[in-house]
Amino acid sequence: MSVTEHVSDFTFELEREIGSARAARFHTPHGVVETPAFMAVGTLATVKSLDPRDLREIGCQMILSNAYHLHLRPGDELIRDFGGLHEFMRWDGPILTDSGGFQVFSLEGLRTVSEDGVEFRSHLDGSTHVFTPETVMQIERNLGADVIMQFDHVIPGQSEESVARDASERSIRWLARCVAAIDKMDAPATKPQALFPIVQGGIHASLRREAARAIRQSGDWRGFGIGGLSVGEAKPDMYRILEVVDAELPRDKPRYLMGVGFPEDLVEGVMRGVDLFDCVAPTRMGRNGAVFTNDGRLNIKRAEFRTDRRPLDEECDCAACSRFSRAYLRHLFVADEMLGLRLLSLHNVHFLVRLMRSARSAIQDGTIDAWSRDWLARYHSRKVPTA
RNA sequence: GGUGGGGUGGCCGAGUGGCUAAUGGCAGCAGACUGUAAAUCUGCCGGGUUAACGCCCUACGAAGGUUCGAAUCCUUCCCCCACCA
Repeated sequence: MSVTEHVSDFTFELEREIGSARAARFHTPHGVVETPAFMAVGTLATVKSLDPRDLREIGCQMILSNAYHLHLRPGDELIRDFGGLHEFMRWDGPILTDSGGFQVFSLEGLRTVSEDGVEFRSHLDGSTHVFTPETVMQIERNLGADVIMQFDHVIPGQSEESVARDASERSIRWLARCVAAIDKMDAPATKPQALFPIVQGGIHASLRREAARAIRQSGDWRGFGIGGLSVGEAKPDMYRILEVVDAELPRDKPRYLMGVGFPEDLVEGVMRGVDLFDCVAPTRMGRNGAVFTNDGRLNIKRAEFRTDRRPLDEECDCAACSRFSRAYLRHLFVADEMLGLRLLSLHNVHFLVRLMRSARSAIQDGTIDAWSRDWLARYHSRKVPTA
């Protein structure tokens, strides 16, 4: 099959645009995603500590998983034999799989990049695994996600232009190989999959422009990834690059800002034309005791919460906030009880999902400019409610 | 009563003449985390003063002694543990 064959399965139905911000409905074989939206990250076919039922209840519409990690364990062929990722992990909503491109960055000490692909030394047992655009497409086919990301070359955010150009141009060459690999497959996917290209180019506007244009002209894409951000560069650089990319990508397709992010980055991203986000922050930070609130972040382990009877966030109706006090949640963390990790993860994911739902409403109402300004002002004022 | 072992900073526990305000670990107090090698990592952690460097004080059961110098050596005492009687 080719990436252009199942257009109707991945239509992006724009509802309203206010400046760069948009509200839309993204159709996938496993349901519709109302955007802007935050996707929870389930690298190992699990959003750490959360049951798919929790995600449903929270209102999470789409989740992520990862080709590199699932290939190593338990193996993408095993997952294929179980009917694919949706069936294996019992999540029947839309799934997006990342290609392993991020691991080129995060596992820098364990891999070697060449034009052909990337040789990883497994972080689990040291064994060697070669990932190429071709093998990655096969892995992502086996996993069976709705949206599959191209294999790309991610570099640190502060990388100089020559390094960024090299990685960006390589990613574009790899994109063509991803398409060719899919076209060569014997049988069509059980359910259609949309391959998203990824715009790279570091913090260099000209590179980003070139990459976006080259990608845009190279196919009829169902959506676009914006990668290589929130990897060490300064926030103003990230926002600036988003504006550059926003101007270059077609407005009638979804844009997915990969790996972002923190609450303020989601709002800033929405204002710059981003539709989809994902980030490990809500779950990882939740496991480490950090809590998102509308008044900034707080750390539940702090001594000041020892006797605090209030919920994490007075305005939140998640399963943690509607039942438990800060004092109790702090106790769970201090006592190293696993329920604490789970409840904070639940709250943080809920917070981001709800934040995007609010942004979406504000776009539909036409009040997004004021909403975002007010929300950011309050969040940055960091008057975190304390005891 | 005898013999042996031991008493170190909130706790556990190294150290056996100067590099020791004293290794580690825990507890405590803060901070970080952005397509997850993460329920992880980092910093502080006797008191006073200082922006900091530093300076001063107190401290290795107690008291005394040896020494230029002691948590470390000697003497006496107190307490704990084991075994013997």
